[in-house]
Amino acid sequence: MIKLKLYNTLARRKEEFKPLKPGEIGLYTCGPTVYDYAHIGNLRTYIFEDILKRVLLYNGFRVKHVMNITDVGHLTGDRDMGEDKIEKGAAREGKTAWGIAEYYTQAFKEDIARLNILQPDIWVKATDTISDQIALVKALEEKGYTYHTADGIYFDTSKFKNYTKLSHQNIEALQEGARVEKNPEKRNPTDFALWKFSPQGTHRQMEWDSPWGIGFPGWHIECSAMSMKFLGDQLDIHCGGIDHIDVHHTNEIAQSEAATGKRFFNFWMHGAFLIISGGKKMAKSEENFLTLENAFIKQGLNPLVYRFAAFQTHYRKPMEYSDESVEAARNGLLHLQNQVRQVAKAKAESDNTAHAEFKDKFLQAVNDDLNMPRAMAVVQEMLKSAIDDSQKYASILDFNRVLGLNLDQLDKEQALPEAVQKLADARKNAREAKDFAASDRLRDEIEALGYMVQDTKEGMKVIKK
RNA sequence: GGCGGCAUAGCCAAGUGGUAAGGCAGCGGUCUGCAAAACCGCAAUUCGUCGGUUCGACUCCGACUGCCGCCUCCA
Repeated sequence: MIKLKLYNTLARRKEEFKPLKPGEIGLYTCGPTVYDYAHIGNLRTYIFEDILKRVLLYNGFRVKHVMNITDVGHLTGDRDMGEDKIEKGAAREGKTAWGIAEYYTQAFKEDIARLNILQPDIWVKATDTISDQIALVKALEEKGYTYHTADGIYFDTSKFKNYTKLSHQNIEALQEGARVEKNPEKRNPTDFALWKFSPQGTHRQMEWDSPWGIGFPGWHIECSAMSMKFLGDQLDIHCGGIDHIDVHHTNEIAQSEAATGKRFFNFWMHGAFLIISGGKKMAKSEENFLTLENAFIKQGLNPLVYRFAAFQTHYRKPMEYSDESVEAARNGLLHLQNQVRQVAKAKAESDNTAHAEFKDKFLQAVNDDLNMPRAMAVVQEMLKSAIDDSQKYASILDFNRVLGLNLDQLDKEQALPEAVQKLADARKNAREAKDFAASDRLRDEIEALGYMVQDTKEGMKVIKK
């Protein structure tokens, strides 16, 4: 039995993963704030989480996966500073806040489907759990962890011991207001809002009544409320982007453990950023904002090229993104698909199971903190080994449960469009008549339509690029 | 200022004490009417710099340099 080891940010090292309840796992992944399209940097994190989930399943665990949709905006600063991104998005696009959230929620779901990311078992919208969030704040208030300011209810982080157990930061040295105006009413620089009052004189599209007045929830409270509501005490793994360690997840832990007196999640896992060549992270506020739609779909590129590209870098390392890396992934995926087509011919001969030795190596790679670069090396080693094609095919189908590259669907070649089929037939005739000038011209025409001609021993094949 | 991360061939990138995986690009070959696809083979005496520990270091320790992230919202 090969142990599953995952890097736990709490311990800052790889630890053997063991579920709280035998056989079943509670997995919570921080979802998007739906005020704009997800960019491919965001999507890298969801690919990492998908691999995590698939590896858990591959190891035979049952997984209960919850993902939140943050559909309520939060001010970007304390007090009344900053802007609410959802309300801002609404103003920008002439829609309601609710309309913006709905639109970008659908866009997000479409993106992850294109990347072959498994859907969570439960989607939760922040706005559907406001009462749970209020109840949680009340519990904290009763235990004396909160205080009022002019703009909201705050969590007093000095009352929670081990506040920095996830971030490992030195609180005294933090510089509040290094980049933003200070809130003089806060008792400690790290204190954060649990509930915010709607600013005086302004009307928000999204606001709710509460025991403290009309307003809206603080940013961190939703994830605590939702994860506990749907996972109960089965809080195994919580993941998100690396940027969430210091603030968002640290605050989630503080408020959750303060409220319940129990340990919140056992494992915290964080994915590193995508950086564009030149070294900058991709951000919605920067010009380098690329979406799956404009970087792949509109370029006629299979979105799985991006999924494949993500496998080249370990999830805890920054991933370089450039035209070259996309080209390399495009060629790499095409090559892999062709390799699989070669061995898929042997499929009918038997229905083998995965080759034990290579399955072992593959499992060892993915179970070592999701080492996909190594897993992909095993895939190549296996395909180039001396084992039977039928066993290679059986193995690749097995590995594809983790890879999610649709390698099981390659033999179901889709029917060609009529125009392409006609050209293909004409080329076949031309070749039989040894009219190679015509045959070459027809090949170019087929290629121009986005198809690839392969002359194999079994005859001519036409495949969509 | 504090905390954290990263530096491996042309590019991307594993490895983290025992003598450098894999991918892309490139080169040579097989196949092919020619290509493409596929397959076979070749490619870093070397892992940012300088020291140290060790029989042995890309891997451990120290210093330095460069790049990046977080401390506002952020994957």
